[in-house]
Amino acid sequence: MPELPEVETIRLALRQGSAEAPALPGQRIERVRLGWPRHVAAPSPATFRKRIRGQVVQDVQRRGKYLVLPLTRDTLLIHLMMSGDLGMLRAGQPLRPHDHTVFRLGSGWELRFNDPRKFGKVMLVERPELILANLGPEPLSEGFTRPVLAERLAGRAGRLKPLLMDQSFLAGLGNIYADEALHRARLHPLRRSADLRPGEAAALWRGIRGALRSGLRHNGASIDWVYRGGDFQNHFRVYGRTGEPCPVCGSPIQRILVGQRGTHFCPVCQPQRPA
DNA sequence: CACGAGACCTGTTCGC
DNA sequence: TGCGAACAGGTCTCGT
Repeated sequence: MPELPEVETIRLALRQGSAEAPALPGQRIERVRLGWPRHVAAPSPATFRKRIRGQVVQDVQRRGKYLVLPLTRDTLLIHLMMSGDLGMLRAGQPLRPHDHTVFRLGSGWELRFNDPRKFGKVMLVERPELILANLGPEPLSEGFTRPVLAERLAGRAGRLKPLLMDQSFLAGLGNIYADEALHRARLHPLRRSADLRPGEAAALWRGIRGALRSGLRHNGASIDWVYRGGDFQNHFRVYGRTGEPCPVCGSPIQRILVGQRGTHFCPVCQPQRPA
């Protein structure tokens, strides 16, 4: 799925609109087509369709990797998971492959949830905070300071990479940005979280924020049909660059499996044992 | 609490 | 060239 920078890029596009498409806030949802009813996590698909009808989109917000759309009465939560994408299209346009969930808007436009792997979720809830309460801090927020990260790290027994991808530890990082953040911090993905020295925790904080900021600056990455966004893929330091030279020291980037996820790092810049 | 495996899905790429 | 295996942005659940 899109990670924080890609979701944020989609959020901004929907909220602001463009020369080709209107902004989403202010649009009234007339009806919903559920081509893949299992997209609906809650309530039941029938109740979802009935209940969302007539509600007006108030805003397009984000929390972690969730898109949060306050409506007239309820809140629509959308998670794009591995392969989801959202786009505004004219209602007359033929459905494209994988256009599973389609929100028909009063203006003659449609918000389409395209999702080849069908892992995505939509949810209509009264109390979004109940769902979002499980998320860790927003890594780019003011409240996420170096001491906050250091304290959270100290309380954990596990390895760095799985922890960075744990959304209850920190909200928004996925496989790409976790690898990029660790390389920036010069930390091996299997280092024990609680073992970091203060300087290393500070480096990780800078690495996380730097990787996300860089992604945002490039409007996210575009890979295959799954990521649609900017050109951050041309600025990856380690992700997907197995065997290619480390941008810092030139050593070949190595790929290992961590928690069944491909993990890319520089064996020289990111040693197992601290220097 | 930490971690691995399996499930959920489809499409592309890789190796023989 | 063809075909099965491996692999892909995420998260949840179960078992150890």
